[in-house]
Amino acid sequence: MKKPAGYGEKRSTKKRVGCEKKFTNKGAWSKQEDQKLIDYIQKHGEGCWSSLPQSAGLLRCGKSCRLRWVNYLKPDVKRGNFGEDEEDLIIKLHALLGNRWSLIAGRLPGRTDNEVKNYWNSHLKKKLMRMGIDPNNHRLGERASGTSKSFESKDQTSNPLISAADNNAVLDSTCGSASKTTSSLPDLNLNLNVGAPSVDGQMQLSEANSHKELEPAPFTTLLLFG
DNA sequence: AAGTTCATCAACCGCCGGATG
DNA sequence: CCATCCGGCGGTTGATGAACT
Repeated sequence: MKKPAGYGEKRSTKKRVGCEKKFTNKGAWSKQEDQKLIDYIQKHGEGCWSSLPQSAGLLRCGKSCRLRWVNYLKPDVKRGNFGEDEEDLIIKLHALLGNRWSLIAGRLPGRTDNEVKNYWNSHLKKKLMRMGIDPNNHRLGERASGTSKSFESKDQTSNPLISAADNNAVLDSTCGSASKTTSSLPDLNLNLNVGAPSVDGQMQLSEANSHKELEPAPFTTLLLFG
């Protein structure tokens, strides 16, 4: 269901901590605020988010400005429904990367991590569940636990590949990322030619594996969607 | 028509890691 | 080293409209 323009404008403030108090404006962005942010970034470029609000005359914290720009105002942000190819790609990448939304979004030109994450939570998780696949570990025939709100893969041990591979390596926070990765990651042979519309059109193993605490790839979805 | 539940998604928060002094 | 700042990330919240009763 599509929200009308100006959706959420009356969004009120909830508990607010985090941003400094001098940045009093929170909640939905007004058109004027958007315009200020766009104007400023067009003039000065992205960056220096912490000082941007003051310079741009916005009563927002830098984080909020960055988020608004990246997720909504940036000219190359693609809005609208996800195509089937995009869906497949997200599912495949999620199987490989877990909830690494920024990495996944990086393979989907014009899509933001927030958008991908929302789409996953509202559509793709359910789609996989309907297909009998546990969206947490992409395994067939495993009942996904909990409701749509609560089965994010916080519990890494629920991942069969992690738990099977080396629980100690995962649980021992003193382990370096490299050893952690190699100990919990099977040799996936990830010359992942998944048709990502990225520059080189391929998912590079080095990139995926270089990410710390990479959650390994379950295979069911790869098989189903491959 | 009115009330309730569900689905969506913008925006928030806390945390983390890298850079810098 | 240690402290601080900043940018970025992932998880979560809650306002809203749609669908349902």
